[in-house]
Formats: sequence, C-alpha cells, structure tokens
Amino acid sequence: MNYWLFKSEPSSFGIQDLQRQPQQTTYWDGVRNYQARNFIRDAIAVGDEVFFYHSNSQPKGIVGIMRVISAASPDPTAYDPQDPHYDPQSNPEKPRWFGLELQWVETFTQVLELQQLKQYEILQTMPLLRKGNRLSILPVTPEHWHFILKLKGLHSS
DNA sequence: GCCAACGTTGGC
DNA sequence: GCCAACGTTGGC
Repeated sequence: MNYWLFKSEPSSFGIQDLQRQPQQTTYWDGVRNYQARNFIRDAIAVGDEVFFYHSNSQPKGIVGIMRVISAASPDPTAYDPQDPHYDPQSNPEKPRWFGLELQWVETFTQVLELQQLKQYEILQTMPLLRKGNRLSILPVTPEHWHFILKLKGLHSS
C-alpha cells in the first residue's frame, strides 16, 4: 500500500465536486504527462491512499483524502475530439493515457496550506515542495503521510 | 498578470 | 541526437 498526492484546480474539479458525485467516486482522467501516466499505470494500486491537493487557488494546499478503488484503465477522454484533453495521436489499439477510479474518504476541516507545509523541516524533501515540480501526481512517503496526518489532527477542532 | 521551471515538438 | 521555440503549470 502506497501513498500519493493528486493535484487539481478546484475551479475545474475540487474535493467538494468529488463529494457530490454518486457514490462519492470519480474517474481521474485527463492526465497528459508521461511521468504521471507511469505512476497511474504502473505504480498506483487499489487500496492506495491519496492526498487531494488544490492548486492554483486560494487557499492552496492539501484538502482531504481519497482512496484508489480501481486499477488503471485507458483514458477515454484521449479519444474524444470534444474533450479538452483530446489527443489525436493516441490510439485505442495501443493506449497511451490512463486513468483510475477514486473514492472520497475525508475532507479536512481546515486546508493544510502550502505555505504551512513549507515550514516543516521534515517535509522539505517532499517532491511537492521542490521548486519547479509541476507533476500533477506525486508519490508521498509513509513518513510524510503520517506527519501530515498528525498536522491535520493539530489543526482540526 | 507575470514568469520560472519545466515538458514537448520539430527542424536540422 | 541536439536544441531552440513553444506550450503549460502553478506559485506569487
């Protein structure tokens, strides 16, 4: 069982949107970066837990937790010319992009803001905090995962 | 709105 | 295979 962090802009899909879905699940599609694709296709497994991160927003930070409930499958939006993530070069015979199903687990009572996370020495090695890291899907070490959960405990009432 | 830090594309 | 140009992400 591994831990991850998925970014999304709440203006397009935030954790509140996830909570409103039927069964509180969603298919995470639209990933068009090979490194992130490799995580989805090769490393993320059913049962893994995921921090939901709101990017490009105010506040920005970790807003909750999701759980992986399906294996990766070819992302159908890649073949849909109407979709903003349409990739004309991708071919259903040889899928290039993948997505997977996630289920809502928890929404934090308070956002763990980026600025706050930056204050902790132990988190300095998080890929999330490394300058210039724009990957939308990142691994989280168990050490960092549990530290952040403790932080969350401190800041919820 | 700006721009640094990438990733991707395509000419050569 | 190199690398300049371009596009995107995302913090500020």
